[in-house]
Amino acid sequence: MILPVQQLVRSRMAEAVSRLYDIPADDPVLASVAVDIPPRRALGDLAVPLAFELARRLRKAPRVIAQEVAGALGSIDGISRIEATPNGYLNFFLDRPHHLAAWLAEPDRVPPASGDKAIVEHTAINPNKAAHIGHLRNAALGDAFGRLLRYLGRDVEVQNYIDDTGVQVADVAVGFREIEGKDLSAVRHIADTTRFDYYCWDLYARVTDWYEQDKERLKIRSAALHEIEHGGNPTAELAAFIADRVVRRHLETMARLNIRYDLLTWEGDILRLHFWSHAFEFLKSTGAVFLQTDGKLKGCWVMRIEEDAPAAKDDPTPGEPTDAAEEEPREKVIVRSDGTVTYVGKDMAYQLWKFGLLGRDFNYRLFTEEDDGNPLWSTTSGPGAEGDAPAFGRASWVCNVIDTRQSYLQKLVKQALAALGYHEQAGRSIHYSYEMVALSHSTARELGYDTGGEADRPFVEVSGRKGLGVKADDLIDRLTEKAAREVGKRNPELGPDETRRTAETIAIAALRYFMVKFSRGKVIVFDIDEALSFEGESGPYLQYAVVRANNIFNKLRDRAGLDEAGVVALLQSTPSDVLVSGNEESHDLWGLVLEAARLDEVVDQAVRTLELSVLAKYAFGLAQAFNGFYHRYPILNEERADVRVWRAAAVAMCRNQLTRALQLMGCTVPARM
RNA sequence: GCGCCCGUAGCUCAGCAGGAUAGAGCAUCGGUUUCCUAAACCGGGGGUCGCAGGUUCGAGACCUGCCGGGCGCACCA
Repeated sequence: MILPVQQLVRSRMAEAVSRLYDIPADDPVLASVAVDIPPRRALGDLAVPLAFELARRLRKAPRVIAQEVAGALGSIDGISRIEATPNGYLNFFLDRPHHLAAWLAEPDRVPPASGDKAIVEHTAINPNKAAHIGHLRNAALGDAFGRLLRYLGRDVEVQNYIDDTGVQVADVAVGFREIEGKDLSAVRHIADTTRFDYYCWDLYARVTDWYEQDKERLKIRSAALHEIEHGGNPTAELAAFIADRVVRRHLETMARLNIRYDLLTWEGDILRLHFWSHAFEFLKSTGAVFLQTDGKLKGCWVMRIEEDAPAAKDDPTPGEPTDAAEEEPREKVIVRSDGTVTYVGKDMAYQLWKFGLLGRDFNYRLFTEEDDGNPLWSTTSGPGAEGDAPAFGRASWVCNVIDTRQSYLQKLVKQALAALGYHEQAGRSIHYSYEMVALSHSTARELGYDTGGEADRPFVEVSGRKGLGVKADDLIDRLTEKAAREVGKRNPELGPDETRRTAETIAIAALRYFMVKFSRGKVIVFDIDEALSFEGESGPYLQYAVVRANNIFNKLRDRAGLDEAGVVALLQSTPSDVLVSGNEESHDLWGLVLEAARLDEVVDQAVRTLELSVLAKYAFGLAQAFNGFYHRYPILNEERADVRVWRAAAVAMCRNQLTRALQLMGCTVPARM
């Protein structure tokens, strides 16, 4: 939509300025020409403040430069007028009827480009307990990010990493075995007859407590971890069972939120297929990882942590020893003294595989056939489905959605790539980091947690280990119940199934919008009442705007036999005075269309900055603009036929773009609400 | 101690790659339904953009320092 227009203006500006003032085209000032949007439509549709930047260099007033450039630009396709403002902006006015018609005719999506694949890894919940709101933020961001990349025409592979051989799964296995005295068949019975992830949630908290009571018991954990890593024993089988069943529950939870994956990557397969030992050899041979023979890490294979070069290095104070020289170099354990591998080690091997640098591949099996008909594949170390599986891995760009508390580990993974000489891939390893979700005191109390001990803290941190948190399914259930009550109130004629389906759609939008509307660097202090709100800046607000817009078209079809294509066909022959006259009404109408056209620009920005909240805010602003328009300008009841057609076209723009924006956030629009 | 993040209205947050008059939601006060769904709309009140310097034609945004808060610096992930 608007992006190509901006790019055209950008390049024509650069060209004109280059010619006019003899500035080379690759000069920084021309390489990235800023294109803004003027505050009011009467001022124009695109604004370029380039004259300000050139003023000093050319020793000319911005106003003069703007005028000269305007004269040199000539005519530009789709631009009806170019105006230099008295203060020095260069404002561009778009050909309104032309663009509105063209945008409505544009296909839904950019055709998928061939070539470079991006891998997005997200969710990655330890498969030993139910998913909670913290995981929801990860999955909501990761899933939406993948959708945005696809919208921009990128080839995307979404992976969910399953840490089935880590401490957390081991803990629950120990809990079943030691605290509950249960073997695999007994646990299987529990899994078949309970909400298993909830059961494990409680058990995990009990195990944590059980370790606290007697630290000696940590030796049991260590032994279990060993058994799991080696395999072929009852504890490993139990752990594998727990992980498999809990993962299936996570997938169900995520499916409720329209979140799906292409591939599940199991950490156990990384071990069994010797990915780790392979990567380990690489890392040892370069010296990046070495055996520590001294100090408290004696017997561990460690990696030295590169500190960021201190800025003061250029200007060392003479005669004073730097602190760095006195400090012990920091080291991170990759292989523990008991011989087991830490998570980072396995993640390094995984990262190498993602880029196709490991020289080995997984086997693949079909994990489930999902509701939408798309297969979900899984890695396996057993026999794979030869030839049937798509080509996984070998990406040119890797994005790991992991919360900011793991920045340090992600840095190490990147550092490992660089240490092996893969600097380019290290540069294309993106850590999509975001802040944690915590609980407000009132919500924590409502859940029955005593927060007295941390009354002075601004929030209560979620802890799976302590069983402290809001479970994802509980939250979705509550949202759905509330939405169902509201739907029932407003649409009593709807049957129970339809009411339920509508309520679920609304609940999902409420939740997913809530998870992306905050910028990623901000801690979300989760408050249940705030999350349950369907008014104001919320997902349902967006849906409601689209429902209204769709309704206009439903009625237009019923009353006048006119659908969107019919409206578009009429545009050519309809006088466009209402759109171009320059009065307030024309600016309101066009302003709405122009705002709706900005989706691609916003998506581009969101991807560039890894900041999805800009999409959420944009969609909300567009819905607000639509609602304002809706109240002010009637469509169905408008008597002037030409005005009715152009207004309907604007409504079509809005609902199409808002529907797409919601889709990008994983939300759909109900028929009514 | 070191590193990263945050500080804008009573509360929760936007403010894009410096640009035109600092915005939104909630809360609060007042108004709008014989009219396309009031989950909506319109209006009022509410701001030393943490503090101090600096860069710039122009700073909420960039730089430096300070203050306040959070997170990380595990043989957990």
